[in-house]
Amino acid sequence: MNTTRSGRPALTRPDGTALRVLVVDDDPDLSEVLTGALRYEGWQVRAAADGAAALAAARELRPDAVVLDVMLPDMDGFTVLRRLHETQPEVCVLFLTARDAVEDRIAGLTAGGDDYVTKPFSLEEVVARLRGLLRRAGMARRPEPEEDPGLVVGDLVMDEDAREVTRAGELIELSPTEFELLRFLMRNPRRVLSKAQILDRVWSYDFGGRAHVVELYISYLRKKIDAGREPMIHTVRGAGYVLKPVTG
Amino acid sequence: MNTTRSGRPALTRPDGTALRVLVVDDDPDLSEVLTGALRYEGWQVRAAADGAAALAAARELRPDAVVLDVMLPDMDGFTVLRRLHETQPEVCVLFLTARDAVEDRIAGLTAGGDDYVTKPFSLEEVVARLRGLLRRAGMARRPEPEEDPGLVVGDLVMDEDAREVTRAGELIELSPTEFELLRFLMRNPRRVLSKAQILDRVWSYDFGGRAHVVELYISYLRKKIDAGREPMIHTVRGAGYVLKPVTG
DNA sequence: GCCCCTTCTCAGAGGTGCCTCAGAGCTGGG
DNA sequence: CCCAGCTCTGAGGCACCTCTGAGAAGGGGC
Repeated sequence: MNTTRSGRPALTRPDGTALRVLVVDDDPDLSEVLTGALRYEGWQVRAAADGAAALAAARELRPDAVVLDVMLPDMDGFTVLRRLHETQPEVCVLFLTARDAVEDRIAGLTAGGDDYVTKPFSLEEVVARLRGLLRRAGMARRPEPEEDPGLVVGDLVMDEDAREVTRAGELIELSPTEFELLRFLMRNPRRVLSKAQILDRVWSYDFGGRAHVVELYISYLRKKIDAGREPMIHTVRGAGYVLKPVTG
Repeated sequence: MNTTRSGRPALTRPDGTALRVLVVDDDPDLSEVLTGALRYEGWQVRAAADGAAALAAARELRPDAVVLDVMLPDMDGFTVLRRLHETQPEVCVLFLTARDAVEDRIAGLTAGGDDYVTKPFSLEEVVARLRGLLRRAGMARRPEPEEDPGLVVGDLVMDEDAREVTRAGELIELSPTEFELLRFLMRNPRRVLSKAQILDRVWSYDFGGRAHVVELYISYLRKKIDAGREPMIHTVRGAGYVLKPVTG
């Protein structure tokens, strides 16, 4: 079975091979980070730095999805999208855009089921949105062909579409950051995650703050998830945190 | 089963295969948006930029419906329609036209069961009309052969043809925009919809306004639908809005 | 047992998102 | 021509969310 670098089972194409993703951004640092994060998901990733290179790479790679910066040195992201769709109408696109930029134009052109995130974003958000896109487009299937249960760890259940979390059937209200943090934990159960790792994945890449916020948000999550119950979030002193089912 | 990108079951042809739609418009941006939105419905879509290309594509695709701009660079939309009907009399046509244009001529020519929308339109409206056309023409069937319940979420019921909405049997009067917004919510129950998504789908593609109007209309809807009752419309701070039946 | 370092918790400042109200512009009907 | 309904803008205000700082609590090494 195709697996991620982290050992989790990967989201794959219907035929079981790795999903193919093309990353298009002219900032080499950002491109590097994105490429790494997506490879970590077990996907086959390729990068391009401008529109022309993107179209060329797309012809060769025939990607399932494209992560596409709106501002490219040679051409508009929308032009890239249109040209892409001419030859590969099935491809999904996730736009990257500055917050106060041409957000309305983006809005208009993503109506077809594509999506966008505004910079600065967290890697967890990009990955989540990309997974959502691919899942809805029917391009991806879960490794187990049976019913997709969503994210489940013990009696803790997360419905990403409804943005709902329940423990033992009881609804738990979470703030956006709490939700992202829990999603990251639930996608890596029984695995110790360092504060640095959490900071990298859940907080925006330009976040300058210190690891103290992670401790703080872990404590928030504990209050909401572990309050009066057998704890699922455990501290591993000097290493990080781990989420485990109660009888694990 | 054939499903939409959003995960909803798709409206299909009687034999269960995907409905085939041809989009004919010379504005590449608009064509792109329409194509995406219809694909999102789970349909097989193809685009053409002028009348000649449309006729050629129609011969090949043999579409169930055509979305047809009245003003094309090479020939009149009506001419396209006439030629289309020569070879494919069964095809449905949804005209796209400017508001103050030849509206009466359209009206005359759509008496045969075709329909039209005036620019600028919302995608929700185009999709709804196309679905209506196909359903009435007997070219589509609901995925479940049993009774078509229409749009129902909890005790909230929408009759799209009569443009009537009831909650707990009580009739609720809605303005056009309120109706469109509620329809979009009801077609995506238990799913958090961002303000940008809502803006894309419910407002016209050329609407430049801010997402603030969405908040405003949500508040209107709440007053009419949730007033004095268990609320069904919920705000998910930082994410969007979600419509849920009262008991879960 | 003592000390040091890590982690946890609390309280509060500042920012932001969202809701609501009031009103202007527009349109269509009487 | 006036009135009614609809749509959108702008401003005000509240509530929540996020992060900072400081002190308390706890674990491990010596």
